[in-house]
Amino acid sequence: MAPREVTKQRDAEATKGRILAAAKTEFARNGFGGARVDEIADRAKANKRMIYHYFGNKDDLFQAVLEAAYVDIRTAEQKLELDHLPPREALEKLVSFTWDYYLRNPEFITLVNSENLHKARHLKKSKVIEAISQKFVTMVGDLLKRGAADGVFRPGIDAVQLNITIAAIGYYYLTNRFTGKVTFGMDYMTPEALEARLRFNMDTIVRLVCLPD
Amino acid sequence: MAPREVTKQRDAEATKGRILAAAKTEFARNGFGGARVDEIADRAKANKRMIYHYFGNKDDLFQAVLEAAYVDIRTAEQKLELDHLPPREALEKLVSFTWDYYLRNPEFITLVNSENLHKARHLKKSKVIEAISQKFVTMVGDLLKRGAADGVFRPGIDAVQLNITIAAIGYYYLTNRFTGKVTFGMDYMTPEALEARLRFNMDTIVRLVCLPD
Amino acid sequence: MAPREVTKQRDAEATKGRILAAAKTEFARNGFGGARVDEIADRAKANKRMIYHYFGNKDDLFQAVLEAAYVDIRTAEQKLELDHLPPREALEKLVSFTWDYYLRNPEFITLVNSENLHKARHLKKSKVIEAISQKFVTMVGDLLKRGAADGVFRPGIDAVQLNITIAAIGYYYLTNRFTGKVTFGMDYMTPEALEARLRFNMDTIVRLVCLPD
Amino acid sequence: MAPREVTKQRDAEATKGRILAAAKTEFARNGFGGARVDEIADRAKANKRMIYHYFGNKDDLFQAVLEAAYVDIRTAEQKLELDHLPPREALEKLVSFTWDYYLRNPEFITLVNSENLHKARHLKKSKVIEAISQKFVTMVGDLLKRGAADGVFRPGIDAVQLNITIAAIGYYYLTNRFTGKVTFGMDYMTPEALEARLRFNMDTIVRLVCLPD
DNA sequence: TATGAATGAGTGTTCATTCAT
DNA sequence: AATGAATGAACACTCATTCAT
Repeated sequence: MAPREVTKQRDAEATKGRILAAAKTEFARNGFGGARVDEIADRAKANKRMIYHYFGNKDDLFQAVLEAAYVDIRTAEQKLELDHLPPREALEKLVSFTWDYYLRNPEFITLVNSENLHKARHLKKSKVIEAISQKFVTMVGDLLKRGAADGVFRPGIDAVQLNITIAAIGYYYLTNRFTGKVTFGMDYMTPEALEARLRFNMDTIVRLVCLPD
Repeated sequence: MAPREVTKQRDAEATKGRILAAAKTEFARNGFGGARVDEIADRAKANKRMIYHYFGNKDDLFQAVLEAAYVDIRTAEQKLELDHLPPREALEKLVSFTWDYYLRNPEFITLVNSENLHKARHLKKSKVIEAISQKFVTMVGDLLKRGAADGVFRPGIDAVQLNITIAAIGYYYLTNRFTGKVTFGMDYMTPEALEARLRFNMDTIVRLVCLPD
Repeated sequence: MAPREVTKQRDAEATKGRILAAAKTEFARNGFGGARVDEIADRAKANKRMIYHYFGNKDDLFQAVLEAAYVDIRTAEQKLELDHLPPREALEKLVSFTWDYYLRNPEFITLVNSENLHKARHLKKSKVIEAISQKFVTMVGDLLKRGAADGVFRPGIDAVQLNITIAAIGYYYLTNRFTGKVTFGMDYMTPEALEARLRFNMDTIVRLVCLPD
Repeated sequence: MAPREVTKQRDAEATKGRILAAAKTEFARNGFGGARVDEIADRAKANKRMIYHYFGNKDDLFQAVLEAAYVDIRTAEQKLELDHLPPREALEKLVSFTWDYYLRNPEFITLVNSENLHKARHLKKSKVIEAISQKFVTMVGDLLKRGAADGVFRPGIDAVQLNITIAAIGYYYLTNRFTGKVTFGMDYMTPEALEARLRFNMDTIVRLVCLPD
């Protein structure tokens, strides 16, 4: 009996996981409204009924996907251990990390875009997001204080504004690359273009934050 | 007789205009996929049939809305006459303008987001967008050259990268304000917050572009 | 004044004629239900409103087209002057004529098919069709009598049945040529195929009607 | 347990079957274009969504109906076992059968008419139709050879042409009975009329094919 | 736990017809 | 006589969700 139940449980978890992964892909690809529950079920190789069984409805499923995405990025950020590095290196590491994370998790930005189109109505209901995000702000705030105290950062820089800017210059480049290609005629995704953008962004942030030597 | 013809003409043009305006609102509010043709017709006080008569279908209507939006911003940019100002003032004017434009035309960023979700498939079909966008890049490129020649700008700054960054730091702040409010607990849209953001962005760009005096 | 009215009148007749011709093409191509009033107006280079002005509505327009088609074939049949020919030659002329008429007026069979799908509801309302059709039956009936009296036709052949058969063997071949091509893999419309069919049909009718010499 | 599964299975099959039957009726009555998917669903006592679930779309549903119709007639023809009968009897059986089939399956001819209006675009996509039709041609061809060898049929008669004619003289009579009633003022469907037509057709074919004794 | 059949409200789109000039 | 704008009903098709097993 016991092993059977374990198996069942494991299967259940696996099904749930497959659904979540499939939903992430589908929501990222088509937005919340454009995503199809059928497609998610197909991709997850699960019965559609299972989605409703495990997640309630499409909105709740989206919320689960979004929460997982936020937890993932916030967790990764916490692992940076910026306080072990000299301020400027820590800042550069943060910029690189943010850029790389967006590049390696392209679903993240589309999910966030879709959620903003819906005025964050799913995220609002989440209990965990705010707390883990605050930790991140604190982390960057601590870094800024330390850098200022060390005389390498300009004093008085707002952590939230800086966070927004670091995110913005990477996020916008990636999310708007399709219209950008039409308007500016440039391929945003070649290795050279990506490297050039990271350099430009690094420069932007360093000049904003660091004092000249 | 003449006024009659004028009225007639005006009615057709007026209807077309009302449809376009209603479509802009609806598409901006719900994205391309989430927008409802019925809703557009209602809002435009027009018969749904008229939409298809004047614009073909939903895709073509979206394309028309998007084109008009791009033409509008690019036209406004051309009116800035940056070449009549000293380089630094011109740069600051460009940053302010971009920020103000997004604030006063909140539909623009949602339309562009939606279009990027669809990989710019509507914009690609447009004939005019690329040309007018190139003029804008040239304008900024000329400014950068002039500023460098005058010894007030750092030389070698890429016009496209700068454009992207100027847009990014305003655009991202506004489009992601809903998830931002949840994660950072901050109201992005109070007058004080808006003013603070503009100041931060101005600082970011000036430090990036200008040489220290 | 007078010439102007004449011009107007002529234009009116011309417009009516163009509408009728366009309607014939459109109805023949797509059937009554599949035909589009817009398409008819476009093809006739007339305003849609004119169709309603001259013909009332789509049903009445179809009726007008159908009547004209029947009048045309019946008129052509009357011109055959079968009574001027020896019976067998007259019979062969009738078979040839029917075949040629269908070939040269492919709209006719599609219009008739469509009308039969609608259980002849338009034709029923027509006042003239029955009368002119009766004349045709009489013509064939007279021929059969004459041929029998001359000892070259079998006596007792029913004129209506013969008419139906003469029509059937040509009409069916042409109207069902598309499914026929799929089922029998044969191209029905090459010159050779058409000639072979006419020969086969002629043989069929002659063997049915004529006595062996 | 077993019966439950059977029931389940039967329900799906039954629904599919009801949809197919309802579609056949509706398409035959109104043609492809005039048929209403809603009406089919109502008549099948099925949800409209089921039609799309099982058959894809209206075109594919029509194709399914058409294929089934062709398979039905071709199957019935194969069961005639003409090779077990003397040639003339076999020929007469074929003529009778064709006539009876059209009479008992009036939908068949309307479906075929509609398909020809659309230039056989559905039938073209079918994989099975051509093969089973070829078998039928072969069957008639064999009969003609046998009859000629036995000295009761005229030699050199083309099987396809004969098939077309046998079909034509029955099919045309039935499909054009509505316009025929208006033009010839005759009721095509009384038992006497039907019997007379069969006799006339039999006579036509026998005189065409058989040698005089 | 899992499944496939079923549903009703809604999608974008099309149509014959009428209105206003 | 002629036009082009306007309409409402209907159309094929889709969707998230629930039912029955």
